[in-house]
Amino acid sequence: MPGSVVTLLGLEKKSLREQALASLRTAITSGQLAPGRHLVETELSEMLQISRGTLREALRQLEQEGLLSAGPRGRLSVRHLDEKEIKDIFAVRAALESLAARTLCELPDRMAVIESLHQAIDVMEALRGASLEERIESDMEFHRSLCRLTGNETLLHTWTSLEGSIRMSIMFAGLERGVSNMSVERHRDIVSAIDTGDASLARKTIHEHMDSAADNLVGTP
Amino acid sequence: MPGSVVTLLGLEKKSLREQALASLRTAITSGQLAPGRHLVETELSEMLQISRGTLREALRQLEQEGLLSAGPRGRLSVRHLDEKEIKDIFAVRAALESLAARTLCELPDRMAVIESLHQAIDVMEALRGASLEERIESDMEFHRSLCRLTGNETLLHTWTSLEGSIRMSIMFAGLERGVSNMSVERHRDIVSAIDTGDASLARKTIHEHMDSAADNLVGTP
DNA sequence: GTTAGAATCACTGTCAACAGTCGAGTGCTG
DNA sequence: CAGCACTCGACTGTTGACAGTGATTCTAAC
Repeated sequence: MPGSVVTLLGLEKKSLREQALASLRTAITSGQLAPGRHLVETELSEMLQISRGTLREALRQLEQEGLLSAGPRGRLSVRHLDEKEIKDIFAVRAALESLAARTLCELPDRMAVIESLHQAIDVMEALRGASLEERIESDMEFHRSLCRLTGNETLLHTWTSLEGSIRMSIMFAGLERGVSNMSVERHRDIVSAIDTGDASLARKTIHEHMDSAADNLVGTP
Repeated sequence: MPGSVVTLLGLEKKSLREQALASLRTAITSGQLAPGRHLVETELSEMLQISRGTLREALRQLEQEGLLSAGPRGRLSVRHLDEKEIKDIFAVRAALESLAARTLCELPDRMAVIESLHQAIDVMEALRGASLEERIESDMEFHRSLCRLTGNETLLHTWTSLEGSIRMSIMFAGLERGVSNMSVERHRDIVSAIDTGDASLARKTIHEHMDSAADNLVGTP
């Protein structure tokens, strides 16, 4: 078939551990596994159709990501976030993304970066009428890009290990509140600040965005 | 025996996994397991006298801490840090500790906090003539305290998950260079800045400390 | 000498089973 | 009926073994 576009991008051959990890993470951040719920290894391994050993490796990682908390005798349960913890998470997140913004400001040639960020916002804009999940997804993608584009792997990795907690915060507060943080204009502001190269302005913009996002999540309406 | 002080602090009943984790972490950050070295599960499990399953759980955690890097087919090796990565790590570290300093500045009553921090520096001072390892240990303890005293668990946890990488950076650059970052005066400056409550001054002091520390580690003498 | 193919090796991925331990019942005793 | 020892059940901690798969070595044909 001449002219046909062949896109055989290597079969999804993730290990069972990784699949279980992704599956559990989604189940937790989507609320299917409610906060406080006890997780029984034998139960989960049967649900996922994998052995306990394989499952335990995935659970350890989720524990370190802060999605699970360990009780006495190694019993795990889905972590419950109170308002202070949500604020704390967003404070750390703000610090990380501020660093990202500052780093991007110092790049001599920011053209391509600015372009990428605007594209990410375009996606958000295009999804205005889409489901809450998709809109939140596009928001996370923007902020992840912020970190990724710095080229600082440690920064990206640190942010990613916080991602689960961020999603839990949004879930905990309710998805409606989560999307209310996704004003396209505010995100454009961030990119503009980076575009000017004014690091302290960028920092300020990010902090305002994060503070209001956190307030929005925990505030009483 | 009247008057005798009984200090039975619960027996050290850590799981084998935790023991292996600590043991491996020490071996890596001390350089006994050199960067780039391939880790063979069967080999390690025999050395540590534990089963592979238990070992694997510990390895996953070290991988997530950034001490190990995964090659093709799940083969793990001790991560090798180049100069850029060290700078990146210290940039993230600076962002986290800046947040810590700022948070402490905003506390209405900082007395006890200031006191704790000065005590940590006193320990550093007392260890002036001690071994390099002990001095570095006391330095890390000061910076960890900075994060712990904020009461922000997420901040502390994030910092801690970076701790291994920081230690590797110091080891990579050589312990002598590491201790040259440990001027007592500079640490007192940080505490003083927090004492005044001037958040931006504290932030600036931390950043200067971290930048010079990173430069010191990677710079050519 | 070179190289395709076969046999072997060195690992990791995955699993099922055993052992230990804490808590919930359960029955016995006063 | 209260209290105490005992048993049972439910989990987690830990282990050894099997299976699969690239890499490596060996062999043989050209």
